[in-house]
Amino acid sequence: MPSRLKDITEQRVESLKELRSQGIDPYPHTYHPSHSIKAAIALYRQGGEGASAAISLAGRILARRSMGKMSFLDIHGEGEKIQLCFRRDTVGQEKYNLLKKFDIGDFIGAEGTLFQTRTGELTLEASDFTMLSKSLHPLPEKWHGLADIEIRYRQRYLDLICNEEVKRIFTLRSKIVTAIRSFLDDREFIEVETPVFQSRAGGALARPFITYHHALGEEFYLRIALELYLKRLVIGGFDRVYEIGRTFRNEGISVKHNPEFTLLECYQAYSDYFDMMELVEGMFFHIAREVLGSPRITYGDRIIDLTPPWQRITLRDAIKSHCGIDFEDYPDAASLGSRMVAEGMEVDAGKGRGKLIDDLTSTFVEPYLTEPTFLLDYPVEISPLAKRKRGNDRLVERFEGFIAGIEIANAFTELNDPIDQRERFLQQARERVGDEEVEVADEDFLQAMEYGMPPTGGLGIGIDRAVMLLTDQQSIRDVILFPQLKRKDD
RNA sequence: GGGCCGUUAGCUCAGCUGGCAGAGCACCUGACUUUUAAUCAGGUUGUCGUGGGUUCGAGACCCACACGGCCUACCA
Repeated sequence: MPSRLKDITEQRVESLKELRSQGIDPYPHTYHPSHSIKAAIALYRQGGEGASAAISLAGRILARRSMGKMSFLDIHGEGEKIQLCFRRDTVGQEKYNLLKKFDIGDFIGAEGTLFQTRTGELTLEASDFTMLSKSLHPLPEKWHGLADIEIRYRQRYLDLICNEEVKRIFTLRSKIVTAIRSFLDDREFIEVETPVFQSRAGGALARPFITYHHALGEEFYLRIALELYLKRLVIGGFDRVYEIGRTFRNEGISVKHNPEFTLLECYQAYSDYFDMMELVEGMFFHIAREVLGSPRITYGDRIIDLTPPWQRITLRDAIKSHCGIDFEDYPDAASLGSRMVAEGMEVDAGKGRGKLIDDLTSTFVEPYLTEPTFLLDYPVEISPLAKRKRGNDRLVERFEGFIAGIEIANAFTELNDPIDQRERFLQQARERVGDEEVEVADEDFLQAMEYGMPPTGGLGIGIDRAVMLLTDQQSIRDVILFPQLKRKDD
């Protein structure tokens, strides 16, 4: 029994055959419109001779309204749309009949002149037209569009055809990344590319993906961070480097996590985490003004002003003010853990002091950091690559930046003491034996550091989350064109 | 990993207490030379996610599974 879909497809294949039998190629190799739709609109607005010149346009047919001896088609292209008008008396009977073979979804090229209808709609009256590509499937309905979230992600092209807003978000994403590059380029950072396949997955604490290289007969990890290779470059004399690259973490998928995501990391020699704070503030301010036209952004029901300087508060003070616990009063995991239990929290026995402090932060502090805020000075245990704080050996010079409760930056004064770095790796290994998510000693990296690394500030920004924030999206899947979904057999 | 919810025509969605599978859009035929969610008249369209079970009878009830969403857990 034929389904409606099959029926429609068969009809379209049929009209495709008919076109061919008339000597018309339904898939011509090229077509060069004289104007983009956008340019045509501008041309008409400009008035004068140009407005009445013969031009040609191309685009995908998204609607058709046939009135007998006259038909209107709406075509879309590059985010713009325009109406085409075909009159039997203008194009001729034969050509007008051919128009019946054009369906919604097809690409069409049309030549003619611009005019306004009596309701003021800018329209191209076609003197001739060409099939540019035949579509064999019906597009989703025009009014409600495509709403099925699964189809929107699995067949993103349909989402982009139907939902103007989606196209706008991804256009903004592109502009945001461009703005980041120009911001860093202006400050004389050099963009580099480092390996995705790595013998050790370092630079972060996360479970990596594993793959296998046949010719080398060796297993590799997909990188979970960019850090260790970028630092090698700072050691090599690139004083300002950055990379915007895909990283991979073999962890849960959620509204804030995709297994592959885009990370920006940049490193600046002869600077510290205070310099990085200024860099982060300046960067977000720059992006917002450049891309959104204002430093005031909307996220959910809040309006947030990104103008520097942002609020700065130490992690210790933040936790103290939000839940009354001063972690400096608890020198070890046992004492801090029992205090947390007394507060009614569930405390995992295996966790170290640093991890417990991290738990306090994410429970009591982070969700409330609506205004742009830097949290400063993290426990050394959970920051093996950051330099100890001046005047307090148990803390490191590290900050995380939050906007609307979302972590958007993580930075430190980079650890450049190779003896301390080796000790930190060993400490990690001792504390978390058997844990896959552990920073492993990277001898090659340690050796590089032993040659001497300048004092350096380093910064990481999750691009996807930054885009979520700047485009007011609540799910990371709505800022990643093809988010990870489970395979569906059909 | 756990909990809750969802899956019906190409798309958007109804479908009551278990009793013939529905609407709008799209598509097809006809009318219409300034329409624009065009309009008017007529028509076609189903693996009700998959597999079992209960029942005279299942889209609906039960069980399992798949995929998706949200929450939670995990997670720099």
